[in-house]
Amino acid sequence: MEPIRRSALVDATIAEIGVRGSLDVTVGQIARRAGMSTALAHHYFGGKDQIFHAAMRQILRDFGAEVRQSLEDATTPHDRAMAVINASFAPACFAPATVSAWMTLYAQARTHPEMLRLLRIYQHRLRSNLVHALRPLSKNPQSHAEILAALIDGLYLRAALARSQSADAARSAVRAAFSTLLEADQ
Amino acid sequence: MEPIRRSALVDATIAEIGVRGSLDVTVGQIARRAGMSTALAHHYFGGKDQIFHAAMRQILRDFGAEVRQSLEDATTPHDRAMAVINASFAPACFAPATVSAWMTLYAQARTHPEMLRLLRIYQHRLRSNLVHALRPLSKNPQSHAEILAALIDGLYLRAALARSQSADAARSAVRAAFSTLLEADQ
DNA sequence: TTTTATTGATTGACGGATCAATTAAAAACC
DNA sequence: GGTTTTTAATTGATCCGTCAATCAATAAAA
Repeated sequence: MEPIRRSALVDATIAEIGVRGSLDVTVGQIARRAGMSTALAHHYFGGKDQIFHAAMRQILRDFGAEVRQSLEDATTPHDRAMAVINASFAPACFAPATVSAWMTLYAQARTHPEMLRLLRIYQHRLRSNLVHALRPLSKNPQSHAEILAALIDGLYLRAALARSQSADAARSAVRAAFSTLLEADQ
Repeated sequence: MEPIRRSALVDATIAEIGVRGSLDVTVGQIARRAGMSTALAHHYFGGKDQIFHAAMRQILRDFGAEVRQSLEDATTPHDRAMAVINASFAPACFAPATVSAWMTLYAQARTHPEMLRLLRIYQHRLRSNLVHALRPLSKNPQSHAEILAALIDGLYLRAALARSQSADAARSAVRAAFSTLLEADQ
């Protein structure tokens, strides 16, 4: 029972975050959506913080899976870089719950060490994926990866929140910057 | 009395956000720091939301002033671009209160229309400053400004939160990208 | 005397957490 | 196989703390 309930609670948490648009979600709402009582939610998770933490980890895990899948059929270094970029702007990344979770991750990183840890894991993974792809292409893959990673995050912010750019526009902007950086490198 | 108290409350709000690291700040804490009762805070602002809104506007106003001042002694287009970049990574932008406020602005933009409005104003201003500086330098200032703006936001995120980069490193990364973009343009 | 400034005390709502009690399943025993 | 005992699953009700907001009352100024 325990794994079933935990997984249901995590799903319900993500869904509820998406609907409400923030972490202003009560344990009651989560439990109701998962079809159980608040007491049971506490029973299996111990507390609200732990539920949220599990939900965040789930979201990062999903994103990791997206990247891995996207990398699977990439053969050339160039393809690998593109795969990472594409995964970062995949539709799943723009689901309301994902965007809200992402933003609150940033907001909570300042106060919640575990959240900061999760954020660091994401950033490290993104950079190392990019470095790996860029190594055969660039003279200083480290700094180019750093720039591309920041560009991805910055464009995602704009695309996800302000709608001044769509996901597609953001994607092609990163691609363009990517080409420019590499050409200037030669 | 009213303007004095309002300003004191706004200052106290920003300070308290900095100390707590988030918007999880009570009216009581703010009022105490400002040296008055909660009742008075409500009396002059009406409600908590309005206090926060005023604090956010103050932070954006301060940032605007920073940019303007930095632009003042910039004569060439190149200097203007640098001024905008430098202002975005000025020490004031890394004050704990500023970082926290900025992150919560992103987080709240999804649910609070006024916050989204403030964010749009910031983004629009940053882009238009950059476009203005880039027009004489670049063949397509619009898209270059878009990229630089996103790069600034992305590097700021990393420098402010993850400490994987310092402000100086972020600044020089933007500068380097700026040069690269322009060179490739020719 | 009217208006402004100010507060202590209170209200009312909300929400996280806990607990005792209930049901159901499983295990152990004879 | 049936009976008892133990363990797990589940919840309604409740407690406790917090906090935004209100209000009536007081002091001060105009």
